[in-house]
Amino acid sequence: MLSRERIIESAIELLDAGGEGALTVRALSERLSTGSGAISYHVGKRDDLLDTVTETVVTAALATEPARAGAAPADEIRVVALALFDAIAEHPWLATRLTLQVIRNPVGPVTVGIFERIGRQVGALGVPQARWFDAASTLVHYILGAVSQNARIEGDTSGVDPDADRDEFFDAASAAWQGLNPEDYPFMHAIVGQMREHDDREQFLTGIAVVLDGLTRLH
Amino acid sequence: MLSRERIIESAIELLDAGGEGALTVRALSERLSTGSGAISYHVGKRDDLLDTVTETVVTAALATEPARAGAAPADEIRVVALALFDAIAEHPWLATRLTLQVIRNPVGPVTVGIFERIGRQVGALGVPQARWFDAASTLVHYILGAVSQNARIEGDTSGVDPDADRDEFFDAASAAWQGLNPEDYPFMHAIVGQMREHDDREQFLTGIAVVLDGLTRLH
DNA sequence: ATCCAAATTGGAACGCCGCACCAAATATGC
DNA sequence: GCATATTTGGTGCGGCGTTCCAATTTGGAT
Repeated sequence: MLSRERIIESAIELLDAGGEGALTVRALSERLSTGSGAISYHVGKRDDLLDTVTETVVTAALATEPARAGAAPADEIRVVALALFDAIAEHPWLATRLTLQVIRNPVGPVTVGIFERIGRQVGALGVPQARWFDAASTLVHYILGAVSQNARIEGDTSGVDPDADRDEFFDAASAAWQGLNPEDYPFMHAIVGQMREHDDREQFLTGIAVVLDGLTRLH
Repeated sequence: MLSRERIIESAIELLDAGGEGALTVRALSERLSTGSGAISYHVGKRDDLLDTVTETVVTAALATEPARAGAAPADEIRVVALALFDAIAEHPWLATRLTLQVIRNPVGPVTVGIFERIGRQVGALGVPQARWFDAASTLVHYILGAVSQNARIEGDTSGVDPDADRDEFFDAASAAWQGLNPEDYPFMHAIVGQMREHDDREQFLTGIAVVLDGLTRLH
């Protein structure tokens, strides 16, 4: 029996395995041993399916339990932010799709869900009500920007240690930075060491702390 | 005479007119009255062309004169940020392509150019050197996140006032927010008024001020 | 149990697309 | 003026998303 849920599930598997290009109607048809007509009957066009799938993954990520009651608002914001960070680490194709969703559909559950969940905290953060929209926007802009830009693109990861992949990636990048002309790129040379040693997740948390710190001073 | 520059120029026109989907090898061929072979000879595959075009636009945006010598580092950062903001306003297809470029090619002129230009200022901002990479990353994450999420997607804008489009867009969005269940979405209801009155560009500058403020306190 | 309308299925056909390939045309160095 | 390299325009192939449709299955009313 075919169902919307089974199609979405398979679509996510295809996307995780091979990126956005790997999600084709034909690949889906074969995997579910059915025809293209049946698929479009349940989930509409390919682009609709991508939106649906994005919504499913983001909603699941946001469904993680909130920080314990009575926690600082900053903690709850960190919980949401890290949930999105991890979701994108697991599903790199979200990087572009999430931005697209926010741009095209500010009314959809994805945009609204993230905004509501984060926005609720800004009052407790000490931001005056007249600035709530600015504050929430700044947080969402930073969080989505950071998680998207931290996504790592898929190589052929069959049987390869993903950590080795990551190290190799950063080594290559820092080597290239090292090779830049120091006169034209003094800053890149100054930080190439930090680049090799840094931890994405930790840096992400630092960034959130910076934004939160700035927000408490918003008047 | 065909040339790399002419192809890039036409590609940008097609992208601006119809979004990423409108850039096809066939459309380019017809517009330049040539064949697909000649095009791929000069600019490689379609994906390469998109990267090249992104690089061209971003480089041009970054080539804007820096803030006057002796200006505060915050001013120079604002100049760069607004240049990117305007570039994306003029070329909405950059929203996803820019993220892609940063993810896939941390070594390319786009990523490095933005990073270097912004990074140089963080020292003068009072950030200790050990934190330069964190500080620059936070700024870049916020700036690219904000400009991407502020991009407006193309409708059929032939002969339509873009400002009317924008108002219509925000009216529709705020109307939809208004329609949400107030018990489930108290925050969205609280800010729907601010949403209607806000100015993207001003809000963007507020966000930058917030981040800069937080950065000066990084120790 | 029977029947019928609605829901669901699988696949064929169509018009796109990017790209590899190539023979002709043109430019370039000698 | 010739030989070589560059540049051009076009064709053909495989793959894609979508639409359409005939066949099948389902579910409720009788």
